[in-house]
Amino acid sequence: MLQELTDAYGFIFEEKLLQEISETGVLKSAREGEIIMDIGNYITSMPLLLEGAIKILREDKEGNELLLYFLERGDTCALTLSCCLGQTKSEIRAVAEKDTQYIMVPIAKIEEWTTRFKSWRNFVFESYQSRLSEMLETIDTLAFMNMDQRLLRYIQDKAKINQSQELQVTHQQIAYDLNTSRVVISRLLKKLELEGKILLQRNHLVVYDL
Amino acid sequence: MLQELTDAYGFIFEEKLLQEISETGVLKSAREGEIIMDIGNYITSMPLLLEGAIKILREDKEGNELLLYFLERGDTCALTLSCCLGQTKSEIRAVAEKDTQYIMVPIAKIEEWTTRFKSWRNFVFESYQSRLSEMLETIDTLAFMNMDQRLLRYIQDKAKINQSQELQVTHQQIAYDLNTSRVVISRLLKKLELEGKILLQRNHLVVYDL
DNA sequence: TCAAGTCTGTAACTTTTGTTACTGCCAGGT
DNA sequence: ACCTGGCAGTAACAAAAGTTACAGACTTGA
Repeated sequence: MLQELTDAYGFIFEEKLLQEISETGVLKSAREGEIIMDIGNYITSMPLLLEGAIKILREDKEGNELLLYFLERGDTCALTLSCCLGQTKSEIRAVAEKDTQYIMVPIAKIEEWTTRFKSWRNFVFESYQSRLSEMLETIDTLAFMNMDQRLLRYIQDKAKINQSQELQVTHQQIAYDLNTSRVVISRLLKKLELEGKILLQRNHLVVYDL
Repeated sequence: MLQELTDAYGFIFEEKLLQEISETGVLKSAREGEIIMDIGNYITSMPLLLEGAIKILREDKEGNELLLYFLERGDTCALTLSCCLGQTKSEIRAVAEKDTQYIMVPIAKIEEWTTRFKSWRNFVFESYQSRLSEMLETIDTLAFMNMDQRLLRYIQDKAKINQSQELQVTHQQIAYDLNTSRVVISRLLKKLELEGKILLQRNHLVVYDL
């Protein structure tokens, strides 16, 4: 575990901290599509992403979903962190976007390391910062952009996260992530295809140029 | 200054910290409507709210605005804090909702106190936490609610912040805060009035029951 | 008291988004 | 080869939100 940990976090954490993380953390893995953490769960540890990607979703009482943002290697979820320190239930759902490896660090250590390691303190602050700014971006897209622009952004983000111009996804799945209906997504995707920006296939979508 | 500071923060900060804040912080005040911090400003200190209320706005390139949330006595702005620690420009605009008093604390102290005072560390974490959860709520309203529900929430929030059932506000101002048009707001407000929930007057709005 | 500016109400229309319904297509299992 | 279920395309319509235009009311100040 120490090796993978060093690969992903070696350039920000000192030796001693990496050591302690690998001693107290629990290595976990999740298959693509697996729910790593769900709304209402009590949270007693925070994740450090080693490999793969996780998508963070919000849900309302009627069961409508909305994709908030993706996490990648080297990220942690500030919302989870926040829940952790506040000892409250999870406000979000985390689903593995690809097969994923991560370390769960128990809550007790988080506070302790905050006082002992400057690099950890910085990491925590930077996590809050990047998550806040991702939330701001999410708000921007919701408040200022139409569905066609939101869809474009979604496709770009997803291609980036999966490091591929070919996305394995159904229209219905996109509709869930953007909290709209399948018909709307089909309509807009078809428009994008006519504009020569993408190619549509069953369960599959190729990004040409955006 | 120490007196006002103790009134607002005495129950969370220890004596020594209150002392240091009052020594290094700068007491400021802003009139209702005054811009306290604007998008693109460099931030070198963070605010601690003593009295009044501040509204935090987001703006896109076309100049469209959106109200993110309000700050009250005892609050600080985690977005500012985040900018501060990251040494970046402000992503948001802060406008005095009422006449407001606050203390600006220089960036250098923020990190220092984080290591020296547990109460400060908790305060910073709790600020991040409450701001994250307010951002989540903002996202919820944008993603899951129609304009009529958003308007209702806005009126409720504003009544709460101003501790009054009578709001001094024009339809146009509401439209700016919710990033929609004046006509839409007039339409929906009229509907609320017909439902007996509010009373409309020029520059003025009375909340009966929501 | 009159003029100018601001605010609200409303109508008529457009655009965007959401809904319902139906079609054909494809893949996997029997 | 056939059946079944999931997926995508499309039409037709409904609802929500945005736009344009205009009228009347109030407010302020000359």
